[in-house]
Amino acid sequence: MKVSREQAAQNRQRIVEMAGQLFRERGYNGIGVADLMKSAGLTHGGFYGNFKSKEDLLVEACQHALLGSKARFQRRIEDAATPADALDAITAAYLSAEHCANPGDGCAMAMLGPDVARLSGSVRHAFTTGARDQIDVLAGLLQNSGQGMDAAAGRRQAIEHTTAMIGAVVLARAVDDAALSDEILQVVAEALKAARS
Amino acid sequence: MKVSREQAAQNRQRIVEMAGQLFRERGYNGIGVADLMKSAGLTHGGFYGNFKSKEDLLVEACQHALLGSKARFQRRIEDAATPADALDAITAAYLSAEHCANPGDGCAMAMLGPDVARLSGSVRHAFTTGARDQIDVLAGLLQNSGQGMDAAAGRRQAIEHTTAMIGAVVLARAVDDAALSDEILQVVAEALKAARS
DNA sequence: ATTATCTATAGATCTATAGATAATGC
DNA sequence: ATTATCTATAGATCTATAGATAATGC
Repeated sequence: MKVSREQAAQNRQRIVEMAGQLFRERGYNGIGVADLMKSAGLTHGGFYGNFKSKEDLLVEACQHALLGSKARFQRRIEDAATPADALDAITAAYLSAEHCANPGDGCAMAMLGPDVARLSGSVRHAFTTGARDQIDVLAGLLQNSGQGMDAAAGRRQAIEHTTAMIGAVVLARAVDDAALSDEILQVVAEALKAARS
Repeated sequence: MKVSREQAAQNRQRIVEMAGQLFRERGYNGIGVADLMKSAGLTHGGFYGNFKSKEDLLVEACQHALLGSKARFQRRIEDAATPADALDAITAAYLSAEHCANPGDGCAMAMLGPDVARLSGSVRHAFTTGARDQIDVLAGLLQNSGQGMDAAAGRRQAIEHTTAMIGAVVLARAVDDAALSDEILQVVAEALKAARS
């Protein structure tokens, strides 16, 4: 039952994408290798020809998920008329009920942060690179959207912006009251808008 | 090998406390019932006389951990000369490297938020009560520390404050670069101080 | 011949339960 | 007699590996 080189590469990629989704949805310890492979349409045993270990897959899944988030940020930047509009669009999407309801396709930092914090160097390194990238993207936007903001201030605001969004989504998702969730998302969205005017 | 009623109650309490620590350190799926009971100095089988299920224990562990955080907040309020001083003390402690390094004794929202978001109603309900409590405490402090802030503004700032702190600690813990972690904690601490002056 | 995937399994761990044991509390 | 805890185990699931299989790519 062998497949072509190209098909095999596609299978590997599908494993990484499925892992990115399932790890975010169920947590690193919430989904096993066998179920993961089944979700990708493959059998359990095939996994170890592609990855050294489950943790190795998490490294690639984090990279892929965080690159996906970055790409989405950049798409919104291209679609916006001004840096300020891009910031609004990015913030609104992040702090939306839709984002909260779809963790498998959402920000890996908000869903896997605590899992990653417990794991080894390589996972945390991939995660750190992704976090740095997103902070840099936001810093550039903030610097070009504010009135005469220097690079250091842009970076500071980017860190504030990133952490506020992560904290808001973490809390809004954990809470069992939709009104409180909405309030959290809305309050933080308005605070971030006010912070740069 | 039976023990007294009092000893049994103490044993139960020790299970809850140990669970609060170990769930925060390793995640809900990162520690099993057998290991947990062993850490409490008891055997595996004894667990189900005390709790209906592992998830039921998480409910109590969350309640206990969040009440502990609230109590620590209130101790700092009593120790401070002014509400503004209390806020500074609470924020500095939350956004400290020491808090990041000791998740087992730290904020349950920052460590268990994503785990709780995936779980059932009763866990999320306990978590929500704890979150609401902490927001209320901070709202009271903010209202009494600012210049003529009304209740609604105090609540808004309390939500901003809470989410910023959670996001900062989640990100600072996940990142593998100590300099970046420190920068995140410091930037958010300064932003929160600036926000109310 | 190489190799991507398969089946099958080892060995560890998971939650939960059943039934035995022995000290407390009536 | 009650009950807190114990030992032992069921049955499911976990990560990882070994060896077979069959289609690709030389």
